[in-house]
Amino acid sequence: MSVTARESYHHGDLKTALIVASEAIIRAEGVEGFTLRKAAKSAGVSPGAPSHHFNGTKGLLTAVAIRIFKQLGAELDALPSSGMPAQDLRTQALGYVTFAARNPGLFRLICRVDLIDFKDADLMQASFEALTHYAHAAAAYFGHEPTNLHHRVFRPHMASAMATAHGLAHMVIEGRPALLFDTPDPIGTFIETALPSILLATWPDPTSIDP
Amino acid sequence: MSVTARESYHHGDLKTALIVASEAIIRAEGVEGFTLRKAAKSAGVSPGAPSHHFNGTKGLLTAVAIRIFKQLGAELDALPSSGMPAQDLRTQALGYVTFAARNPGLFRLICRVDLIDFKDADLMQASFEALTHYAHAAAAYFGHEPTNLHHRVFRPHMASAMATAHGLAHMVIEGRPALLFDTPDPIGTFIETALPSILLATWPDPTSIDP
DNA sequence: CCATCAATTTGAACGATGTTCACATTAACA
DNA sequence: TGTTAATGTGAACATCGTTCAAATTGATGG
Repeated sequence: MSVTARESYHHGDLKTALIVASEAIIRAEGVEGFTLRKAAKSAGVSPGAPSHHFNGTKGLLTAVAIRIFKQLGAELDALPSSGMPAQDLRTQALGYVTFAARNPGLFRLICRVDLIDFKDADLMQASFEALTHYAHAAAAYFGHEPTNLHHRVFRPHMASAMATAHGLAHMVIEGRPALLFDTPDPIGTFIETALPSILLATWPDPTSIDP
Repeated sequence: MSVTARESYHHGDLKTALIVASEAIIRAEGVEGFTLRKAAKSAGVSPGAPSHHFNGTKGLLTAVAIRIFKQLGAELDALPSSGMPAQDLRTQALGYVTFAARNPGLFRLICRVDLIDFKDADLMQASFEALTHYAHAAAAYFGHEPTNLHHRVFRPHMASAMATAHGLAHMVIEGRPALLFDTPDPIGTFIETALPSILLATWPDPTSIDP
């Protein structure tokens, strides 16, 4: 059950052990099932130990969130590029929503402003970098230069593009598909059948021009 | 401080008093600042009293959520209709996001599936009815018949339209505008200047047809 | 008018949580 | 090898949601 067994008094690398244990707990039981004491016990350590490595529960969860943003960014980066802007943007959005659907607890964590410290510099950078690929795909679709996407005026089309994926992701983890569909397997069929058609309706392929 | 003073042993209408007190607490301190004991104290009652009227904290918060959905629905219903589908849809979306921006705690509540009972029949109906006007506006924009919007296949365009507003609302209460803009008053300027242009870019007016 | 019953409310429990702190242990280093 | 700073312990503490026997009162029927 515990992440790391221990024979000596000191742990060795309790900091990362706590982060790993916390991610596992949130994966299994959701953010609402996470407690600092569970994480400590899972790392084989007393309840007071984490205080020496993190600034309270918020500090630990912030470190976990950084880890999750990097995972999300890696998944989006790994998605194939077809060279066709519309399809690439749809692929990015599909990846974003799929990540949320497959990791609802972790996605909820990175949206819980009350649980993590969004003023943390590392977290801000990780959250920006996670969306770099998505933002570039959106910029390509709308014919914008992809430079200076962050800390600048948020272009209307790109804000709209970000909102679509973010909104769909929240709708999925809030169970809205189950309310709007009559399927026995709401999330699965939503991701595989409904979502692609939604994305196609949102960002259709450019119509060919007759000569 | 307490919502209702009391001279007799029994309260009279503790059930609604608890709902009103809870809404006030969430307005002032957010969902994360809400505790059942605070609500009981605000209603001038002992910590164990709410159990006789609600099925635990989740039951009380579900009742509050129903109240909030009705407020949201009333605000969307009160928005003017211009007869121009594009503008009406933008107006509805602006109203939706504005409600979230002005009532972040309450909007967070109605999205917290872990805190409220989304299988509750009254809550489901309230959540549906709150979005009726928005759904009709989206249906008009996309040329759909507005019948049977609920419990049926969610049309791709309408799902997209719902996702945009929902995603923008979440982005606002998650503080994303503050990360993406350099304004001292992130939410205010976002709602008043950036958001309209985002919505216009999402659902532009139909282009006039030359004769 | 009164007695009985059911509905409410109390207040003290209980277990669990995050955090703190004096103390124990040990790794790192002079 | 001895000293120091880092790391972990375990017992506190306040607060939380929940439960339950006892207390109080409104309502009902004689």
